[in-house]
Amino acid sequence: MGRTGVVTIRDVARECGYSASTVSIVLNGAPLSRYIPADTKGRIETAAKRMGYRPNPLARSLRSQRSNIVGVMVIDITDPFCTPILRGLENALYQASYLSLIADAHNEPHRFERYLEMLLDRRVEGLVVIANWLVTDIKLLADLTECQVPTVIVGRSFENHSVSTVSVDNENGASLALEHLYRLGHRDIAFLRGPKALSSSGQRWKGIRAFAESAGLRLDSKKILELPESLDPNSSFEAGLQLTGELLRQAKPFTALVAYDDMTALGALRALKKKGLRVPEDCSVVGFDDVAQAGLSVPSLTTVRQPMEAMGGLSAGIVLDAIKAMDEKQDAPVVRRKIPAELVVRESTLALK
Amino acid sequence: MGRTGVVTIRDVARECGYSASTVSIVLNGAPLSRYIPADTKGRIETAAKRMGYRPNPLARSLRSQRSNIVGVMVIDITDPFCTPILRGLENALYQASYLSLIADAHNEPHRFERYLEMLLDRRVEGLVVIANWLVTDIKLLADLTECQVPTVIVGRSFENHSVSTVSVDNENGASLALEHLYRLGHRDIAFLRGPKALSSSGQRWKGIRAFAESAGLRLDSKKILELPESLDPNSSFEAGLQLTGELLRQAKPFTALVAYDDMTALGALRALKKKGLRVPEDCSVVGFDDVAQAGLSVPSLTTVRQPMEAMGGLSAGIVLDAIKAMDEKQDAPVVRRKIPAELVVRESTLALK
DNA sequence: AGCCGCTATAAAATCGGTTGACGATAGGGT
DNA sequence: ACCCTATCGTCAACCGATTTTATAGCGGCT
Repeated sequence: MGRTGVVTIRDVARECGYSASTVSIVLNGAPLSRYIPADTKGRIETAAKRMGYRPNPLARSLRSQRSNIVGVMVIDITDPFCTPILRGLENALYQASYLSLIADAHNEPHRFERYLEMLLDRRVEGLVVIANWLVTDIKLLADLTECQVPTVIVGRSFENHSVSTVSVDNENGASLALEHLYRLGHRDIAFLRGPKALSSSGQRWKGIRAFAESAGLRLDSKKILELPESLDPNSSFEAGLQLTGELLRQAKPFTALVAYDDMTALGALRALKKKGLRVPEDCSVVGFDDVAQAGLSVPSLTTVRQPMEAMGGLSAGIVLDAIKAMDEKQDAPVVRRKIPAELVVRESTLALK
Repeated sequence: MGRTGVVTIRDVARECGYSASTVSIVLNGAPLSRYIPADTKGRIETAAKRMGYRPNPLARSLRSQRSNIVGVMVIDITDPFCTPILRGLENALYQASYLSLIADAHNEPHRFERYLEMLLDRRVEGLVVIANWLVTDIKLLADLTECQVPTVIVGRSFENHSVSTVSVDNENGASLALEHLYRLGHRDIAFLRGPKALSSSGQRWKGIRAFAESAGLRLDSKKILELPESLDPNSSFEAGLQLTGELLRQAKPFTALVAYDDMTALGALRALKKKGLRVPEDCSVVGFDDVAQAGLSVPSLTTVRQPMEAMGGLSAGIVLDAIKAMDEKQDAPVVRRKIPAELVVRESTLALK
């Protein structure tokens, strides 16, 4: 398997006494191989195998204008929300024998742009953007639609753009969270909303209001705080910690808290503990996302699960379909998949006594 | 920036009335460009810029036999230990304008091998393996040394192989953990050792014994349990949970617990809580690694920090050096860097009353 | 005999860029 | 007048494949 004396198609050709063209035609099962007799094929194939011939993907791509690569732009790979998506995505692409070229934008628009260029330079056949966060989106997306590469954005929905998206049903998910608490008997509920700039914040809040209305639950605006905008996904832990502290100082009592996401909820857990309150006995907490941490905390977090790995797989399917469509000259439709969220009940919520 | 009518070097040449060779020579500042007058250079450069010319990396790589890519094999990207390393690595490579081609082996040797092939096919100039876990290493490594690509393994040290490695000083780190507890007055200390198959387990244990001996601390073998072997990095949470439960049932009292890693420690935290024990008041806990979770748990975890991002950066430096060395025909030395670990004191440890 | 079609294979063009060898011109030294 | 060198560029080969077109032998048909 050594890469020392790399064997080319010409080496194989010389070895078995045919021309490079014939070897190529045979090994690829090209249309012309119809006319090549079986024993010739056999000779070529065994020679290729014996010599350990592996076609050079660079040369192949150059000629055929097909890289067999899908670009994956991860907005921030240290975000625990991203890795499971990446896993599902990469797995599906691997099955389809596509290589994924992963670029990590570090939450920086400039890096996003430079990596985007690099990916396009490398002639990726498709592009998946794992967008957790990143407020400054619109300008970047313009670039995306302009280039002729099939694109899917996963993890976030965009209303106004003609890009395929895969995202969770935030509205329904948030409803589920609130419904869960309501059924447990909670009526005094505090909320930590997401930052306004994120579209998911609005969607989740809509779900909250929808359920509250349908159940006749009054939302007390004094118990609703909003996370500050920030680029750092890990900042929401800090924010959850701070804002929960603030809620507690206000001395407006509440028996349950709905956090924007799991990180916020984990911050809340710490703030409650610091005040000497027990979770779930004194206060129930629910998060959103079901990142890996959620199951490991003490108490483990009741949360609304985004099926991240599945979402990654779905995105892969959509790009691959789009690539196939482009191959056949027809243009791929814009797909917008909204995945149902699922309530995961763990230890952090309890029925009100 | 559309990829529609991609402009080639010949387009640029035609546009400004020179040959493709000249354009190439000028744009790359090749040795021959010495003789090209400034105004010619100017014309060519402005034409290239105006037309938005971007050289095709595939063609360039094919000709120059240099891909400007470093392969990064991640044993398991969902392991929280891996992502910060990846971050540091990718960042350093990016600065050196190398693209990192990330492959996720999913902890499966077969996948490791297939991806390795793919990376080598793509003519990566160097290879970094982020090895957290993966017991079945030796066979795979054989492949690595055989191919002529400069390789670094980060996250784990190998005694017997001639590959460059970057790893933390496990022995000293574990000593630090035990010393910390000792100074806090703890004498009855339980241990959850790592699985034997991992070399880091042995190293950490050696550090434990070394400190115990130097301090005259007796280790009670009844309070020492060992994690089962497993491929899944997240399994150590479960194991920590189970084994701590076992320790508690034995009713051999202990006031502190040293866990193999943070995940194990988090499992221990849960088990202790379930038994109604408070951390750190009733029992101190220290972990190892300082993964992102460690700071977010309640109580936050005192742990021994591996400077993962820095380790990633270091690995990048080593491969890049090796690549440069190969360029200049001299062969790169094998580097074995052992990075000092650092104790991070948080909430989970407390002085014995 | 001449032509067609089928089989089996090779030659040549192409993808887009890099690079060593060479051509042409002009100026300087002897 | 002759050679040498410094400038300024171009030509053509090459990287390693794929693909279109060409070539040649042969059997059958008219």
